[in-house]
Amino acid sequence: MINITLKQLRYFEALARHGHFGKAAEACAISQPALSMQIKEMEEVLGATLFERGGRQIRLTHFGEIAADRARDILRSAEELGDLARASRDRLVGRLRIGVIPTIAPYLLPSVVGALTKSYPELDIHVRETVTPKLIDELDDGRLDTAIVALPVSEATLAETALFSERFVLVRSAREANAPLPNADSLREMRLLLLEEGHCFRDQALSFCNLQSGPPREVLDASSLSTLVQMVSAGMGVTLIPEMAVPVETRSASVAISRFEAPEPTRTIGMVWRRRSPLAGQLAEIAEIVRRSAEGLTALREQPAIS
Amino acid sequence: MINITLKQLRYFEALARHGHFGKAAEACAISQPALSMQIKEMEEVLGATLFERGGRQIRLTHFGEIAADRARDILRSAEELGDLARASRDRLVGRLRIGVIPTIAPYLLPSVVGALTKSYPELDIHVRETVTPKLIDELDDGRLDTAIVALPVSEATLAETALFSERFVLVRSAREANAPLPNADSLREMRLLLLEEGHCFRDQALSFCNLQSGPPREVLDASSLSTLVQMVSAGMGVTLIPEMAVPVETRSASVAISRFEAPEPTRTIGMVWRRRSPLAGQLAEIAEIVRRSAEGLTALREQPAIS
DNA sequence: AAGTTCAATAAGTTCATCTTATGATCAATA
DNA sequence: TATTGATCATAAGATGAACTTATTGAACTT
Repeated sequence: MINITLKQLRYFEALARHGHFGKAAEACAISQPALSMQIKEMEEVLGATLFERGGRQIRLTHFGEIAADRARDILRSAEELGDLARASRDRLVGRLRIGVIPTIAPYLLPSVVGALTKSYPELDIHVRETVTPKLIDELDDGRLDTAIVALPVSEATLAETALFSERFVLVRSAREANAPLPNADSLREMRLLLLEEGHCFRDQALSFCNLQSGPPREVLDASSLSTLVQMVSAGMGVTLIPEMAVPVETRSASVAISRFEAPEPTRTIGMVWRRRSPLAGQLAEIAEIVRRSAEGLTALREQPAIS
Repeated sequence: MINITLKQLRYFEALARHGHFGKAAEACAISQPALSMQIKEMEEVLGATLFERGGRQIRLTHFGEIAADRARDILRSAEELGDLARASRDRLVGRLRIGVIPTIAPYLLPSVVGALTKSYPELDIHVRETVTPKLIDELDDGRLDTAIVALPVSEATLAETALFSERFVLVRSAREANAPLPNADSLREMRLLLLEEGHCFRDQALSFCNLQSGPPREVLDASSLSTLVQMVSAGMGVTLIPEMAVPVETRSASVAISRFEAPEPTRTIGMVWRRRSPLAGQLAEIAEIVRRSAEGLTALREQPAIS
């Protein structure tokens, strides 16, 4: 291992440029002997002469010229490391890997990504959409910087902040639009369509039903809210969806949306990240941006409740 | 100016690789606190976090990954600087800029360049052919590494070593081949063709004539020995050429070559270089190679002297 | 031959870096 | 829940590298 120092390279570069020990030393803000010694040291370590010392002037040897080029390369590269650091601390920059659960992603992301790129133009946003357990794993491994999931997560290593809470609404086929609103009990008697295993929304919907009484009579699993709504539209049953999904999912389906009577089922969506993440401070900022983006979306859902 | 050190980069790289302070410290042959401190110092200087310190494991931040890449770049580049140095000191390598006077170059260079590339395959030989004063200037400026000229040069800054000495021979037109050999005196009466001003060979030839008596009656200048011989062949006069030029220059000309009687005119050809040149040692080796190449050429000229 | 310029050397001081020892934090386990 | 083990941070003292000023030495100039 060669044991030259960046300091030596700096001195060397200065000497190569000035061709004069005194001037180079002055440029480096050190004394002439200090520079002489470091150059000598460098020549000894390299085992090669860098300068040809003539009485009046010094000149780079051929190897010295090669070395000077290389030294400039190295010094520039080191400077750039400093630049990179500065860029990454002044404002959020580089990559932000954000995980979102599937029952939020399609409705929240468009406005969130827009708001983020507006606030942090140099941010390279990577999105991962999958179920909560995987998101938490990836967060723990450092494969994600943050995740938007339903709270609570209750991992000691993770910080969490609430973003908003959203209601669940009932989706029935259009011809049942005027039928009486079922309560949790009567939902059990209907054909309830739910997301497949793994989705937290499935558990949340089920827990609402089970809150009052046993499990529903029959359950059919789908892999997305979109599919669920299409199934409902085809008369295969009823389902629950988060209110935020309503505008998108009911646009092309003939279904009726109904809010439940109090106590309405809701869930809290929040953002989580590793407590120790150096991005922690900036993630709190980002949470605020997400919160404001979501406000726009939740304002949208003020449709009259079917009571 | 960013004040990180290569040492810090080495420690950082080790830590990035091992993901463990203790192991990285061991790999660097230092104590764990020493490594901790240097990493901390580096983070402070850069103003950015490099590692996310979890209780059980540490992980590079995003910036840390970028920095690690950059650090590896820099370290590799520094290692290569050492390699370059090693390569350049083990054997002569790279560029050798060699100057040769015009009355030697065409006859000596073919065998010398061949011998040099055989001995130093990685040597990149640059040849400069011009008159002695220019060669000496360029040598002094560092634009040449060495020069082959007629001795003595007598520059205090330059080292010189004799390579060989060569006779001057008389060139007459073929039909004068059997005429009596002129002595220096009678040369003055003939039309003597010489090289133009500036060539040392001109001065050497003149000094031979003047040695015994005044300047020659008439002088015509040519710019190369080849031209001189062609002029002689055309019956325009006589000339002197160095013996080494005979095989090449008389091949296609109908001229007669005659050696002078003792004391024969000769000159000593030698090699010169800056005393302080770091190549000094290797230039002495090169001189030896040139010497041996020239031996082949001087053996060639053992033609019977016309007495 | 004397003076000037410039780099190398010498001697002493300062400051950075290392070491050992200890403390703090977190995770795993009884 | 307290304990233990692992891991990194901190503290304090020791070492050594790098710097300073002063001086010498060599080469070029006048």
